[in-house]
Amino acid sequence: MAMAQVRDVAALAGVSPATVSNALNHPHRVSARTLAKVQAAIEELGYVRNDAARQLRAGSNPAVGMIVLDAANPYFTDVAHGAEQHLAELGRPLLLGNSAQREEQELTYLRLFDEQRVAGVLIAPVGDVLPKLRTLKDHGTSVVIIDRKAGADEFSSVSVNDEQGGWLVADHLIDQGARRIAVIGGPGSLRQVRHRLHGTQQRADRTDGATVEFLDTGAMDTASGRETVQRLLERPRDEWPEAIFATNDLVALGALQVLARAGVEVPGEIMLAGYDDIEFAASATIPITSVRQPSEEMGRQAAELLRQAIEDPAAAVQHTVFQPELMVRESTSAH
Amino acid sequence: MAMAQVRDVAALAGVSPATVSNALNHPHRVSARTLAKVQAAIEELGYVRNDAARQLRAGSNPAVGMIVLDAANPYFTDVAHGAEQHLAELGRPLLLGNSAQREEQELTYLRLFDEQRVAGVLIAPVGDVLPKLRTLKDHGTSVVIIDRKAGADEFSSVSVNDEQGGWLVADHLIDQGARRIAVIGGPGSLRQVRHRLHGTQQRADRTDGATVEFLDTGAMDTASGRETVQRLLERPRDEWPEAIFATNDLVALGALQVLARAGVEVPGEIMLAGYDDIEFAASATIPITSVRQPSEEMGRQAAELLRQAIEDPAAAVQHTVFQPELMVRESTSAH
DNA sequence: CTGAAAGCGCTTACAG
DNA sequence: CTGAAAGCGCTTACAG
Repeated sequence: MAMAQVRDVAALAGVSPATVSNALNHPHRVSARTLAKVQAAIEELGYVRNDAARQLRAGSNPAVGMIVLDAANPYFTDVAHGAEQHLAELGRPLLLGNSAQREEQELTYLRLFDEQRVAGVLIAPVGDVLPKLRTLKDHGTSVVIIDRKAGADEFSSVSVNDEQGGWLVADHLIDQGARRIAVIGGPGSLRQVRHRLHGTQQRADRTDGATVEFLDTGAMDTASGRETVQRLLERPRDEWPEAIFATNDLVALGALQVLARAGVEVPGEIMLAGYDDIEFAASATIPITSVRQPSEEMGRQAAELLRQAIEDPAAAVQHTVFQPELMVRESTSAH
Repeated sequence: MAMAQVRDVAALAGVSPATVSNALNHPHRVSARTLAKVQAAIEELGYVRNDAARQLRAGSNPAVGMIVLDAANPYFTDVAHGAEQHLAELGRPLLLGNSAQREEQELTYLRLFDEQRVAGVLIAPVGDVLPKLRTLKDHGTSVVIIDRKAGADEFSSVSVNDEQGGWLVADHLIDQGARRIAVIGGPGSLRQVRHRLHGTQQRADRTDGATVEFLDTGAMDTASGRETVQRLLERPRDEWPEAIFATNDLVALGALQVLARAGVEVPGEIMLAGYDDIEFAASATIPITSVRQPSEEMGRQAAELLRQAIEDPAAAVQHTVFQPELMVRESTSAH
């Protein structure tokens, strides 16, 4: 509890508190002799700066807050990792929050970041957070949106062309002979889900007899995938889809578990595709066809756009759109 | 930038700043009428409290910092999730840091948390952080250690009996007929790795002809697992081990990828076991035998021990030790 | 290059 | 129940 303060350091070093502060924050303003004395005093007392006081006086918090949809999804840990690396280079700590696809959690973190007056926020949104993001901007916090272009006029963004991703999957499935396609994922309100579904539908519309059915899983995790496919298999055999397209790989893995347990042959009886191309999709019991997104690169780019927005809040917003890539594996191609 | 402050709220509500503060922090001290006026003013101005100022004056930060070894490992996301849930119930935000098994990163986060004067820290340590943890404690920050009992006299901890886990795996592998066992994981300095190896060795010592060889992968991820097993397979065929025990599932999944690519039969030619029992181990190409740890429960318990330590810093330290459980799957048991 | 003074935005005793 | 005053620990102009 013997918390040393600047004044203790100053006293021990035989200088003023202002000089200690300068030694800490603007070392070039201080003579080498003084700097050495101050550093020795800091060392001896084990002085650790009080961040709250520094922030209050300096009027800014260098940290960046990030909110992801699911901290347990390797796709998001990769995006976060990319962002963290770039931010570390900029000397900005990253505070990571997990909304777990819950609007309430999302708002809790946004409020926390607002109260902390962080320099910037990176967010993959669940709910309609635009009003809250505008508030943050009003308060001097820059914002970059990950995974969607909504609010396009106001905030820079990094995203992947999800409609094209859906199209690529549908094109492949139809090419493999599937006509009845079930798209599973959710909640349906999630932009990613809507766009991937839309792309699938658009491709299906081009082929006679191709139909798309959407089953809302409610969430994007393995448990939700299991439950949904469980229900699907309770239908009469001739009402099963020929292919299941899960809007992310966790849902696909859950689906695969249920299909395997039920003895359904993949891809023989039902083809299965996922999205995100997480490592575990390629390592699954039956390797899963998926859509690759440059996750780490997306995180880096989001951090870079944020850097630019922080540097010049009046600058024009920018949108980086990455292209998805289909990774074909055993779950859809019987060879 | 029209950042409203308490004084603006006070002016609009026609009360003093002190009353606004009371309305915010001790609503029961304020009349219903006043409370309503203050809340209306807060609403109208979009007032958001300045956390740095609050913390400075209040002298404490309710948040808790957590440092995990690998934010991309589902085991740690589960532990973090358990901790986050319990802390949320206590009204304490969780700040999550990822050391990525790097001592430098670990110290960076510890310094950040120290500067922020967080109420507590949960840490799964990489390096020798005891001196730094003592400093934190001196500064009034409570500490709970996850996954090890080092510093047992000074800090409460939550851990799993890793030696027993290693023993369980070895016992099973030997039972399945394996004698030459390769343990892969790393760095060897990591307590978890040492203990799991030690348990393996102890069991092997009881069986004639059973030998244990340790291969340091340097890190605990899939890439490290791949590289190590790649090198292993370059040995003459008759120098291959009969079983590989990876000290976590990510390493095991990496190992499995290389074995599959090389056409090595698992478990026929080489058995494979992992640790942590992450969901993806059970869903792998060949479902992987693993050791289950109650990850979420560990996180909750760590948060609970922290709560107690924060409440009474002078209380005796406590150690919760969970028991591991072997999950036998196809990767070690032919058919 | 160094220091005395002021003040960041809150909350906490204390008095009324 | 409410308010005037002080002060949390630092950094920022400013003067020397």
